[in-house]
Amino acid sequence: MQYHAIKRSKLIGPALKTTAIAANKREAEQSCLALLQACDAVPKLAQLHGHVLKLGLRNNPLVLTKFTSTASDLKAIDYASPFLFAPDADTHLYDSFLFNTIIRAYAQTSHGKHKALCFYNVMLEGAVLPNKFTYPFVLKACAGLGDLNLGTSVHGSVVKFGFDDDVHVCNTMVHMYCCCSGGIESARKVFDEMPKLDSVSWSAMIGGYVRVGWSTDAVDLFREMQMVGVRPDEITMVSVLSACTDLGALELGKWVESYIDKEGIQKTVELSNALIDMFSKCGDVEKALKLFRYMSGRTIVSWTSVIDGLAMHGRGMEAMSLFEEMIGTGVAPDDVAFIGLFSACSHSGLVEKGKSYFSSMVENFHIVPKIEHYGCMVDMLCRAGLVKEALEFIQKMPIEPNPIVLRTLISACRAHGELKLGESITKELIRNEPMQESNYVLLSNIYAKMTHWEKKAKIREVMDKRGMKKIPGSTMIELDHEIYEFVAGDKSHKQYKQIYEMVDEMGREMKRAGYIPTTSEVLLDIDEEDKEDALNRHSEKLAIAFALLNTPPGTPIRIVKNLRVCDDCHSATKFISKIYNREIVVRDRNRFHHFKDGMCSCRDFW
DNA sequence: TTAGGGTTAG
Repeated sequence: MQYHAIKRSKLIGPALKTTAIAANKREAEQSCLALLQACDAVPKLAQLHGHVLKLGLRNNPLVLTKFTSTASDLKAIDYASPFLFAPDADTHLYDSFLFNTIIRAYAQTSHGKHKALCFYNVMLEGAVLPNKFTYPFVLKACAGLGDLNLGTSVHGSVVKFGFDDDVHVCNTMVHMYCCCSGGIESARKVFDEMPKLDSVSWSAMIGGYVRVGWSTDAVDLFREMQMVGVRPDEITMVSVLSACTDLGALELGKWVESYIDKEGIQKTVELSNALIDMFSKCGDVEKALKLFRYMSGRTIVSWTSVIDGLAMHGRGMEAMSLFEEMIGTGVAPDDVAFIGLFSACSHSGLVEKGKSYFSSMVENFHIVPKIEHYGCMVDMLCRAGLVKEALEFIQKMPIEPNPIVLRTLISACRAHGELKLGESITKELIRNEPMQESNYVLLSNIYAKMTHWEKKAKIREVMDKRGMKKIPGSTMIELDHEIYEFVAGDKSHKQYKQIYEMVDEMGREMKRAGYIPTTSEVLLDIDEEDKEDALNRHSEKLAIAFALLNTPPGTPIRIVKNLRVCDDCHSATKFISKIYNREIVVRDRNRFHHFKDGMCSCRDFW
């Protein structure tokens, strides 16, 4: 009976004395189990460890199992595993449950995925049979590592041991393949071969498509799910909303919101966060703010999503005041929230504010800046045209700049005429990263601006020789719940003749209004007239022409560009907004541009 | 006595 008292009091010290004088092994074992049940901190576990050894319970399976699960609950598995696998341990006593506990504990940690798999191997070598609970943990570890070969071999074992008909195991397998680079096809194969699919299976596959950026496939699969009559839940809807966010499909997103309401799907905090993120990234930041204001139980993710949304729309001052409000309500900013805040400063030209927040992050919030934070600062300085200061900042950073940071600096060099500097940094970058195509594109762009056509042509040769290609720019537009995608010079659309006539008309009208084509944007060595022609075939202009043809006069036009919008399209869109009296909302890779009456909300910071 | 899918940034 004294053990119940131990459980209640949680006083390990006095209880240990009782245990030490236990009359026999059975009593000692019971006492230890009760103590472990009561243990709620790692130091106490350390104390108990000593007593387990002292009492000769070193190889007692019950005690070991309890010890392991306690360590797992206390996230102290690193402390427990040497004890379990010490040279004098009787590992032949260990059963599946014990191994599952260890594997689960390691699979849950960020650093222990490899160890989880090591223990899985120890399990197999020790002839302990894995059971249906083992594989979800093992597959989770594989998913975390993103190692396709490893995942494929575990898949083999799943089949060998006959767990490939278990829906839990198969769902985790779909998820695992989705997390491995190049595994999406295998995920789909597992998914297609499953005897029965539940909402988790569909969510895993839809989420997987979103993860790899196949958002239209994700939406199609969601439609298929509805057709076969599996009821989606709030988790499914989070993934579907992510797909809308990725596509910039506001109309579809709105439909998803009404579907959630109509079906009575529970609006969890995570689902509300996904809705906020969708609205702010699809251009309706007001709606995002409204949802944010009405939601209960906001988390740091809710705040960050809405701050980020404001940042993308160039509403830096509002983003800052929301950040202050967040701190005021007692939510501590994390490293991600600071990235949103810095991007707000960056996109609104608030350099001094950004610098002071950077100091505050380190001094007041004790967040160690990561490369992403340094990257934001470099971006901020570069956008403001302070290229030299950005260079000095990089030289003073305590960590090595990564290629992303260097590419930011190089783009700024090109934009602000520091061509020699840009050239030398890019050459250095190419030496370190010879197979990264974007480095060659940068150098090629710099040579184009320097009008060094021969050097530029040479770069193209090298790229062709190594089989590298430039990522084609594309622009998406949503019309009547359909998504249309245009690439430069696209002729695949059935209206293409009308679209090109419209583009030509737009060009004539713009010139009349004073537009001068930014021909230095064109990366080909061709004469000026052809350059203008190439600019007019940019995917942004095709999508805008398509919208002008197919939407009523005066209605807003929303387009989504996969890369950063080019200087010429930016300038042209200002003219188009005025000439055709249209509000044009462009989402590019970095941010939103609201064009109205010949002006852009970004005030040319982008 | 143990199991599966989801949200912010880069």
